[in-house]
Amino acid sequence: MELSYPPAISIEEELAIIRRGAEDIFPEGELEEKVRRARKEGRPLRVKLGIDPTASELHLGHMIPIFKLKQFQDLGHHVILIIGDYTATVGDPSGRNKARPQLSHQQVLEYAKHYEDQVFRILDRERTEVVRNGDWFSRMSFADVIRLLSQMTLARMIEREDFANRFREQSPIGLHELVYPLMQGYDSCMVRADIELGGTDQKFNILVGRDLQREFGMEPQVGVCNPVLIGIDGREKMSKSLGNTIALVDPPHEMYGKTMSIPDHLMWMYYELITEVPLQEIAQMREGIERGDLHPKEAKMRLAREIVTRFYDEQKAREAEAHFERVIAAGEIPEEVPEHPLSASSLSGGRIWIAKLLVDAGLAPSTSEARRLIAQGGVKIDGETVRDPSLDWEARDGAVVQVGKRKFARIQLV
RNA sequence: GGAGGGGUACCGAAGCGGUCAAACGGGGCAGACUGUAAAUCUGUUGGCGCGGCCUUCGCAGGUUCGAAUCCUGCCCCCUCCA
Repeated sequence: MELSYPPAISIEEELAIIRRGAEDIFPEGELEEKVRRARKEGRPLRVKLGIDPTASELHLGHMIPIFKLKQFQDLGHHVILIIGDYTATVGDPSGRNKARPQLSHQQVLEYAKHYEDQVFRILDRERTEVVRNGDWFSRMSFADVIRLLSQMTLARMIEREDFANRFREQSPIGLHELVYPLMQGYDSCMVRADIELGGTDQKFNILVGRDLQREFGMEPQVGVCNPVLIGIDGREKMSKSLGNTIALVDPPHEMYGKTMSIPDHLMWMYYELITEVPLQEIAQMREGIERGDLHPKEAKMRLAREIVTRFYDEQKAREAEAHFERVIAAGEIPEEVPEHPLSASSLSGGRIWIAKLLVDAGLAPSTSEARRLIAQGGVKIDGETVRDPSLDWEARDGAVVQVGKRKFARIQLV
């Protein structure tokens, strides 16, 4: 369906939605001006988000600007998703402390497919313009590239904090990395963006876009930057390599559980950036906790429900919550436990070495690790703690082996 | 092209002929306490049916009874000069 613009809300309300969770908007004044003009002319803004398909596994952090794009979409603006099939092969140096490995174009296209699948769990596919920047970059001649490069100076480039850091820390900086911001800026020109979204780490690149647009005789875009999402460890930015993510492929109970494990202080960032709970309500919860008449756990449970609902549905969220209360809060065995088939041939005298069993069932990465877990009291069979790392366990059909608080396997004799 | 510094386990960082599977810190994991929060405390953190054995200190050789440590070649990173 086609939404008309402007929406039936005041400009103040519209701006409030745009500003939600935005850490940096630049130049602030131009945003309002653009929105005002758009409303007056009944012409929606062109809002651009470029994504580089460089990750095999997407997580909530990747979705933050997508949520923002969704808000623009719901307001009736024209949203443009640029699949950076070319920029991805270069690698965005923003915020990184080392060079990104370059990907093959083929690899990128595979990731792009996956990316789109995930993104359209949130965005309305019908109303999203999707383009690839290879469409224009693949056609540029070397002379075109030189012309583009001449728009930037080295001094300006190495002012950037991340480059400066890498320079100081004696970490390599590839020349191709210096080209990246220009490519991103060029994208803005090609789609005639009024607004570009991105994390705060994109600020420099977005500003380069403004410069290039001016060169091309266009009105410069406005940058709307969201903060970089902090991972579930509450310390560093969410990233797969740090293992602090909530992945989009995580099943509902996993998403729920991971959300429950975030530090309390992080709740508010998640509420604001990931959910659509009104800011006012969020503030009320916050006050409630400070006054002591709302338990932080309650607020976090709601957050977990909101997040699961956003990626799955309410039903799945309720199930995840039930699972959580049963397994984690009450310490019981979950309803559904992955089965681990145990064939007679892997037994001797009806027994199997416990460490071997843990490895086979995927509960421990090695027998050495399994021994450690046992020695430290982290392994249970049917609720009984196993103490002896060299135990030859007498296999029982239906027995539940547990490692730590949340890893289970049900033995199935076959 | 010249001079110099450097590559150690998940990360940072000691070690510079045996006592080194490698100090220390961070992170991770497990346990206690809890609300799968924070803070704190304890243990652990290459593999192997494990009081022992095997493979690790950029890569490949060599010296030695013995090498992360010494020598040679190679690869990679950084700084300064050009």
